[in-house]
Amino acid sequence: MKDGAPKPESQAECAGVLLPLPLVGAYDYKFARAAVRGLVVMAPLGPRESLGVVWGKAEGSVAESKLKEAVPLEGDPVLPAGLCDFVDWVAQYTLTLPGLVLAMVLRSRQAFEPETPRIGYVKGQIVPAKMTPSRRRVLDVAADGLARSIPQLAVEANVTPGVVRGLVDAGALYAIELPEFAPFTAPDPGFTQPLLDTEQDLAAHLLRGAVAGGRFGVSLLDGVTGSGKTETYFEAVAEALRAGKQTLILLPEIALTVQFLDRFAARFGVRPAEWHSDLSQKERRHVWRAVLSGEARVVVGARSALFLPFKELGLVIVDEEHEQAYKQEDGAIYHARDMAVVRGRIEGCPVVLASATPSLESYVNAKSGRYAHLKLHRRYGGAVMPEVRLIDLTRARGEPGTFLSPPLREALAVTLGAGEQAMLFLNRRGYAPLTLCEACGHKLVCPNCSAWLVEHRYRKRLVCHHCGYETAIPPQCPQCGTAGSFAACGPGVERVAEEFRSVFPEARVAIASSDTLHGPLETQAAIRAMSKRETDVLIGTQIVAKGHHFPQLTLVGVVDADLGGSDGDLRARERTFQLLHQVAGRAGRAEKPGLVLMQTRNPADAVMQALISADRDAFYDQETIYRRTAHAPPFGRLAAIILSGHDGDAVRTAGRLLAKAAPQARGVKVWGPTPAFYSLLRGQTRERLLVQTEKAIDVQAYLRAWLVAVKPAKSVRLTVDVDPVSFF
DNA sequence: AGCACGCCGACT
DNA sequence: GTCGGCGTGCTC
Repeated sequence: MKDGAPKPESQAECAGVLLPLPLVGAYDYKFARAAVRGLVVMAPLGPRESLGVVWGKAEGSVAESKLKEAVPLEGDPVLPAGLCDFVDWVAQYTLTLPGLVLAMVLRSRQAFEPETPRIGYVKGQIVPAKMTPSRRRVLDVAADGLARSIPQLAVEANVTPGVVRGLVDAGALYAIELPEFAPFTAPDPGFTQPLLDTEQDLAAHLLRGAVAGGRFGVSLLDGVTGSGKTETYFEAVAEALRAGKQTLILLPEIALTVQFLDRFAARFGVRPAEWHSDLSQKERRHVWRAVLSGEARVVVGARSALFLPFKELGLVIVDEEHEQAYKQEDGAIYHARDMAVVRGRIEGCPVVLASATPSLESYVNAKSGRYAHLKLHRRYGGAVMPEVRLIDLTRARGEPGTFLSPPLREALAVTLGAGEQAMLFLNRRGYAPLTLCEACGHKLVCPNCSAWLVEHRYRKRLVCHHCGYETAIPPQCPQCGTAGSFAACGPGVERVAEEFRSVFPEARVAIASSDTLHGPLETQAAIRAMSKRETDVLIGTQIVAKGHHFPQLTLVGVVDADLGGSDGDLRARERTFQLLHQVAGRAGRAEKPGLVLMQTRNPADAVMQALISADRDAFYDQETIYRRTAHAPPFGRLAAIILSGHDGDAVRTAGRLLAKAAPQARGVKVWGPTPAFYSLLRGQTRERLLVQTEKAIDVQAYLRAWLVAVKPAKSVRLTVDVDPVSFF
């Protein structure tokens, strides 16, 4: 062939390109040059173009003459090989279409587009004609004159971005151009020298060794609340920095990151890069590119940070590894803690799981020697563990309709009398979880969900906590028409506060729940008020359970320690233990000893006994035996299949057909279909099947073989949840 | 995910 | 008679 002759068609390279879309596999495209796996391209797709990533060889089912040409992006960007392998692994493990997993990697859609100027918004002089509470909050946030992006304002004011845009349109906020992002500065491992006690120092030494070794391995950093786990694993981060490797630190929720970032900066001189859902598009682009280029050395993030394009990952840390927030429940369903271990294995780097109350899975792995078990027994600075006592509600109960028992009231009186602070914990928002008609027994339920409507007396509304449905409290029973017949059943934080105020009218009370605290700023303000002793008693839900240090807080009362329940869900007991342990850890953080009182109807229960004896491992060992006997995880495997849709009959029919089609296999049991715990959720009917297998069985292979053979009606959605943790 | 095609109610 | 509702299907 002569030089310069046009290349015949057949010499064009072909390759499979994965698109970030819910497609069954990679699509074949032509290329002008050879294309390597990971190469990011623009691929024509029907009438438009899509971002895509070269995934492998052409699959060949579409005739070569029909293939369109994909073009590499400017500068031939390539995703790190480990990330591509990770995407494949997650897709096959969770039975998610690979394209959807890739979509999580390419979450910053603008990552490859040229930078455009950043716009911030500041408060102007114009007052909008219509003033709503949401608009008020936005303007209050903007009152300091600082420029913020729309998502930033929305988050801080706890409103939707639409509200902010409305204010921009009304002229109450105006746009200004912001300077470009400053590049990330590398954290300095020698910025400060940590003060570690001997136990921490030993753990830090082992973690440093693991990082320096540069091989995959998992360590469970198992330390009591306040034992300095963070300071200890920071030494592993320092080692990774010295070795020129990147670090990923996963946190269960972003609410905690402000304190965390400050601690990080105190140790390393600068804040790390952050990654979470509240970043603006521009921030996302900046962080994503900085991770790929290696400019960002340490990233702190929520679970989605697992899918960032690290090119030289040397350490993964999962803080509070037992937290359920690590389980992603919508879209691709995955457990970030487990996937973090997988990413570490693929990248060949150590993984550190940190917790005061590890998940049973991690505990078992540590006990069996699969994970290194690093224990921190002592609280930092000599603080002592609080004393935990149970109040047996079957004996010590107050008047009907009251929820603070005489012993708890007495302890509150003593604490307040001594000028100290107390906290009451109840994991239930609103006034009462159930409202019923005393005349006919009718229960007020959500029209979209099979859940009770929760009365919020402060707002004078009935609210569904699952779909957000709200209604005024009806003047009469919708069933029998009797007026004034409603009775509130059971307590929520508002009701406990009401009772507390009637007993202690002088005390300064604050309610902390997602209904009373709008956004992180108000939460911080409530925490500050408590720290500055402007509040005597904080009555709160989960949001007060973790992370905050109140030196004068000496009494914690748990209003209903049995709330977690113990039936149905195999992890309910473990979760109850973890939550109550965490709540108890709020008491007596400084030199003053703390007291924790837990009201329970089952004082003999192992969870309660573990809490008072401070013998955590006895409880874990018992749970281990229970799970092993039941062939439950981690001694067996579970997967759930959820069918949902608006057509209830179609969903139930699909469930029956699916169950009938389940292949027989040794070591595999299929349960159901049964209506899901909330069988109606947001107007959708839900049925669940549960697959339980022995440990050695390949659940994914079993599920795939089963599901290819079944085609449910088009109106029915089928979701697979491998390793389910919640039974909704 | 987009964006088409495709069949049933209120409008110039 | 059309404009448009969003159900179903396809994109290498």
